[in-house]
Amino acid sequence: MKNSLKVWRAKKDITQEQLAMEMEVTRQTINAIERGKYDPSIKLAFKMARFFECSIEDIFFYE
Amino acid sequence: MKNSLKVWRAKKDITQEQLAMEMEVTRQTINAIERGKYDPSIKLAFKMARFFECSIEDIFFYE
DNA sequence: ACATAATGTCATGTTTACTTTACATTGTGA
DNA sequence: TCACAATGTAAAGTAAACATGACATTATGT
Repeated sequence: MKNSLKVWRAKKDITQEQLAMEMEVTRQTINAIERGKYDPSIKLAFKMARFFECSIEDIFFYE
Repeated sequence: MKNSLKVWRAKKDITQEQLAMEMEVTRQTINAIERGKYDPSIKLAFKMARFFECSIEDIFFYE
């Protein structure tokens, strides 16, 4: 599973830490997901999509 | 998090067990998700959306 | 060059998605 | 009614998402 989190974050010009606060997770979680270390939970994915005003499929790519 | 899995399953007229086999998870996992016992992983959500030819947001509802 | 912000990374622990096994209940067709 | 398919449920274990704390590396501005 890949993602374009870094791009969406760049669009809003916010840091990993700022996004982490908005999502109510830690900076390490954002960093790990962004670097593909593991996938987000569906709840976090929904939260991100809502924050970036897009769909989950716009951020995360399955296969 | 709510979902309309039961409806999508009804549309395709398949059992929990058949869906489980398609998704490569157990029947209990499908049952638990359908009954709201816990949320699917984002991978499983993607797999379901692909199977039902819709978006994740068409099946799962956040808040 | 230096300070500091941002990001990368690692170890340890908790929570939750998911498995396995097993049994109970409900629906359905003959 | 009776067999059996489908669904509900529960205990115990595994795997992966996420937390916490700590430290290292890489930007970036002055």
